[in-house]
Amino acid sequence: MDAPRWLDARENRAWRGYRRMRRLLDLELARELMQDAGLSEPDYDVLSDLSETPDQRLRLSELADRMLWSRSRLSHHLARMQQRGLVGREECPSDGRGSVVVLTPAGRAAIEAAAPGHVAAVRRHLIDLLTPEEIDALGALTQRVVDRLSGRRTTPEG
Amino acid sequence: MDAPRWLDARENRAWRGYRRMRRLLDLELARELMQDAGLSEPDYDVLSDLSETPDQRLRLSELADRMLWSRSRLSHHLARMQQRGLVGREECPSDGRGSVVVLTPAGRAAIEAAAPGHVAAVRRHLIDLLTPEEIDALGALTQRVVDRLSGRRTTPEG
DNA sequence: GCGGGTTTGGTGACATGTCAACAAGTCGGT
DNA sequence: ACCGACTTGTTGACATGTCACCAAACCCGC
Repeated sequence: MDAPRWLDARENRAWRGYRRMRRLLDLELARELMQDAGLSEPDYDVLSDLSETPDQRLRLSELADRMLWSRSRLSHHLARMQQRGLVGREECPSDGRGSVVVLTPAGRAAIEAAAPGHVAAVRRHLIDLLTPEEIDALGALTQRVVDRLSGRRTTPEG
Repeated sequence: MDAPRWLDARENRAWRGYRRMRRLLDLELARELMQDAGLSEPDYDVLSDLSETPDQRLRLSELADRMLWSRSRLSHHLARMQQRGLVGREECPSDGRGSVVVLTPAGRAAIEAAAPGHVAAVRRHLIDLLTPEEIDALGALTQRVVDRLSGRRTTPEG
């Protein structure tokens, strides 16, 4: 058991700042999104992922993987969104177990109404406060961390 | 209603990367913390904040403000932690309404046992993957965003 | 084709977080 | 001293997320 390498002043500033930003940004973006569009962030993410897909439809497990959600969580959440008419479910033609999530017209309307305001909020509270260099640094750094955690390599091998 | 300024490729990479990192980092750190120390991240944060305070004790509302939690959330969470013997409650001598949260010996033991491993995990999955320049950039950028969201100015005025 | 092992999505029980309402205590003007 | 407005912390109802488990469907070697 080695002596732990604690964080030094700079590392601490980065780590604490990251966590504080995370929390504040979440609260504010969620607040505005709910107020302006009547959607929670999870709602928005589901609709957003669905709307970016060619047919506006995805297998439940495919959607869960993209969102990094458990199937159980997605299943519960979709049930609630289905109640509100934002998404629908279809049987999967190629797999009898499968279920396909579809964006309804109401769901499409909701995401189209919400998106401009949400992007503006992301700009206002984050993106537009950063220099181009910081944006690139953030992009590079997050990608590296994500790649490691996803078990992939940073450099394509072979 | 102007045409929305969508995010360009670089901005998108930063924003999506940030959100993906957020999610993956959370899952992994929470998983390791629970496995190694039997604590959730909220547990850890409460114990950590308390242990950094001179008397190992804080007014409930003071703690809530530091953590950016609602009082209700903290009250519920403390009740659960109290059940497990990690924290205690005392009456506040200066304010009859108030309640003071105290770190118990068991709570102190828990945070001291958990901290080295948790810091190591933060290093392994984030800090040690960044260059010194990136650490400074992250510190600067998060502080700027946090200051704005907290309603404070970036530059001290006056 | 069949049968064991896997995958898929759903379910209920439970843990956690949010919200509105509340009782008790404090504060300040009169 | 008293009254009304505010603050503090708690509570219960409810929304959301997690976990373990299950039935149905799939896959694949035989």
